[in-house]
Amino acid sequence: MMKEFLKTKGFKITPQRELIFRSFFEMDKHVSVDELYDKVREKDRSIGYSTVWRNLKLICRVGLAQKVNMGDGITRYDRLTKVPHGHLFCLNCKRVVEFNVDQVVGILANTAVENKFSTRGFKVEVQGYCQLCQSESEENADDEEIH
Amino acid sequence: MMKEFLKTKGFKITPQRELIFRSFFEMDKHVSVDELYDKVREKDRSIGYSTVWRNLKLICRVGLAQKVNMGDGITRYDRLTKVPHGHLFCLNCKRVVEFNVDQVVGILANTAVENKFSTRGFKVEVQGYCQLCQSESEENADDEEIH
DNA sequence: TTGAAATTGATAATCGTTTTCATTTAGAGT
DNA sequence: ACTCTAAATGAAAACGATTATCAATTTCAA
Repeated sequence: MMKEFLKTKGFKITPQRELIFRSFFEMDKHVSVDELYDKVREKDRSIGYSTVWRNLKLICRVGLAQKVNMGDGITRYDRLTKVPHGHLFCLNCKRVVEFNVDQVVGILANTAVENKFSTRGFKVEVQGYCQLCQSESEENADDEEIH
Repeated sequence: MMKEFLKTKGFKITPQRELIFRSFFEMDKHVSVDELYDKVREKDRSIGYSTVWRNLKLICRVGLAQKVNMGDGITRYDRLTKVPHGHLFCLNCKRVVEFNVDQVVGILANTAVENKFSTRGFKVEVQGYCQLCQSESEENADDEEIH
């Protein structure tokens, strides 16, 4: 269980920490600090921003999530699942849809080996507009980080 | 030619702009504002940071480059080539190696269609350590944005 | 040559992230 | 249960990169 897991790693259990961890796992799979902060504040208005930020960092340190940058300048924290996955990112509504990347990762792993790279992770993203947002697609195209 | 190209788009040619554009295309394929600023200042110490930044933005606007975020908080500008490509990014020395993604893009394009996504771009990155940096690989792993 | 519009450079504002620091708290050892 | 030390907290400030503001200058079409 979560508490024991943290304790064995030498971290202390605090009410704030419990709430933050719990909230994180209740939320959408890709949250920003602000989003989590808001969620947490609904339950406890005394929790500070730094505490949320630090615990998000801790969640990453213990391997339960990882930072992702979709290119809009906001760091999101992606809950770690056993299966790697890619992201379909809607440039308009910022929503994320995950997809399987088994095949792609296979190819990439080979590429890395060919280049004598010691791989630490993959990032596979498709940026575009989801079905609902396909109207505003022409605006601000230059500002977006597309690849 | 570059000048005519800009003029037809309604942009004016200034000495600063010429120098910034020229420098950008002489440099490494993935530069940050700071790197380009330094380079430009070697030739003309009177050019301001904002001018470099604005022209980099212009380079993107006319479709000659695009922003990339490798996860280290620094925006780089990637010269646009006709062929899409992926990035092998060394988490230690920050160097970028490009690789062909024809096969991968094919798969991703299908995935997008399946999800009714109107695709604007792909981002395919492998993060790890290049052959030269494969020692420091254990440190700060948590802080890095890996996927 | 002239005038409107664009560009420039310096500076300040902004935004997200991270650090600092004084205070409080958890929890291991007694 | 009590104590003590290290860790955690919250408020605020520092930070670093990016973007906006503004007065002065420059481009270039008419």
